[in-house]
Amino acid sequence: MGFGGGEASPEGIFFSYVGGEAADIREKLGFGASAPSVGFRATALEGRNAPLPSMFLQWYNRPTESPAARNAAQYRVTMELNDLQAQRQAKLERLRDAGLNPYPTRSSRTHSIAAALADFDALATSESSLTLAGRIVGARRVMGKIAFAHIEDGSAGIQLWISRAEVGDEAFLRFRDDLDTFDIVEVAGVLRLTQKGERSIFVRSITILAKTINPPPEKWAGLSDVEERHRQRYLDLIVNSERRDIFRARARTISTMRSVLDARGFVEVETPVLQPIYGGAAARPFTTYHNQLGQNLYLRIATELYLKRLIVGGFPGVYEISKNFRNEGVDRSHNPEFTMMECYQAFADYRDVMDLVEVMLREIALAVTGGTLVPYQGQQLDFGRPWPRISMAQAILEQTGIDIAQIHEIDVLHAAMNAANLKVERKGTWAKQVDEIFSEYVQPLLIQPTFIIDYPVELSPLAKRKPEQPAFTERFEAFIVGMEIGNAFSELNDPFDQEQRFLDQLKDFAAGDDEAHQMDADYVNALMYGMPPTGGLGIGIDRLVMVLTDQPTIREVILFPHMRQRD
RNA sequence: GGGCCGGUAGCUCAGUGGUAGAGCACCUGACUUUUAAUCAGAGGGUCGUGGGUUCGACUCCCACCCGGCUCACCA
Repeated sequence: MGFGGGEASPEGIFFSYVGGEAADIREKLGFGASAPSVGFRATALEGRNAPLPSMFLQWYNRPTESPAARNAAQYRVTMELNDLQAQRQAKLERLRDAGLNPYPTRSSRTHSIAAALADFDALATSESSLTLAGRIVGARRVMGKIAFAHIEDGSAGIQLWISRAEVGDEAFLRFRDDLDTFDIVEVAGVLRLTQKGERSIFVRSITILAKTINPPPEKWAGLSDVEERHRQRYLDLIVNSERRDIFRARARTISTMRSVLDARGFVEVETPVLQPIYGGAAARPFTTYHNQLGQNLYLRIATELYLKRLIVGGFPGVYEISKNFRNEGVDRSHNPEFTMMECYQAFADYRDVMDLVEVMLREIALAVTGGTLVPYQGQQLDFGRPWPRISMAQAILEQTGIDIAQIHEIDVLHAAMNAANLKVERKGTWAKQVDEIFSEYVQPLLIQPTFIIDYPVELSPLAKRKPEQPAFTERFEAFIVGMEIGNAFSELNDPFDQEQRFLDQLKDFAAGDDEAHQMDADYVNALMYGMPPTGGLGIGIDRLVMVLTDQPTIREVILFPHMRQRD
């Protein structure tokens, strides 16, 4: 088995199937030159971005002399299926030889496995014929005249009970010799309990629906390599079927969030992913380019400024569940693209938003886990009670003895830090130093759902000042297990203050802070038309799902997390 | 980017300078109630890549590639 011939060129990969050479390859593999044609026919796979079979990639990526030599040379295909794949390929050809289509166009199943099991007793008693379909999972246990296996269809699994006397020699031997674990089959039969009492389908006939070429991972250890699990998520989902529950929980998290917001009159909207000016967060963006417009565009880092324009426009409340993109590090709680829900409510402030968060997360916890006590990595999180609301200054005072509400000079702060023997990196400005102390001494301790409120104004260029304490803002962040899950504030609606904040950010940017906020003149213009007092909120969906599904890393709750590209 | 750990059969992993190993998977045979079926047998490897030391390298040295964890920045 293999590809007939191929050529790699600077423009891409061109590949075609050549029958004569394939016959040679078949012979080399012991199939005989007269064996039927091969199963993979790659025709004109063009461009490096085209989806390519993995064995082709292995072939293409094998070590060569140099890129120039690779481009210049005409390669004969030497990549072969590995033994296990070749064996399955041979079985596929045997099925074809027997006149069976290994990839028929349709299934004629009558029940999902879950439906059959739900009605098992009645269907078994009546000996009703039914047809089930699914993937063969786990070991096939084939004895001389009887065989057992399990199939799984996404709704549930059931045991196949195959008697040689019942299905006949030909079908029994075909099951034994030509079908494999992971093949997708359809079985007709009746429901029946085995002697061991397991609910099974006593098979009358069996039909292949899809022949599998790739073998399953090892039976016990399974697919345990973390990288392979993420790269081949499809395989992870097959083998570790409980993993599907994580993504069902993710879907339920989002749908519950929607229903909470919808019920409160928020309107779901969509705003641009491609933005000429990025904003709404402190982060480095991804940059792209529009050819016709001749314009740089940025992938959004947040939806905030567009959503608030819509509050100016008269919506009483809006929300968007968006993919955001931040060109920054990748770790246990960061993926370059991530999902955030942002919502804005007119005539509300950050206290109202805290109430909303408590209600929303309680409902989500109930919907996803069935309760408000949620286990996470050996700890128990309580979503059933009001969250503590602690000011940042108070939290820092409690953990370090330093009162940032009384210290506004960076030098004095540094002196206090030395006196208190704080082991944190020294920062150049008071606000960044406060943030650093908080991150180091407070944040890791915030295990239970907690609101930290009233952030320094320099760290919050879009939040309204506290009237009685103008150096701080009406802002809160929601923390769970030491992770920031949410960020919210009473939105700044004074256009002149907003303009000045942007100007201050520009100074930071000029001073080398490449995460500083951009000037968005149109946003200031919108505020000049008047925005009502507004409470806004952002919630990191991925992190929330991590917490609710007890997962240690963000990659476990993202179906296709970003992975470094393999050369 | 820094630090630590790793890359050996399809999978999970042993192997401290002297012929490349195990379990599982797969293949062949036996077997009419299995649940990781069992029993017997066979096949399967450029030991991540390149260079060096050596009579001899999976093993020691150097460089590189790839991955994981971790630190720093960010949600």
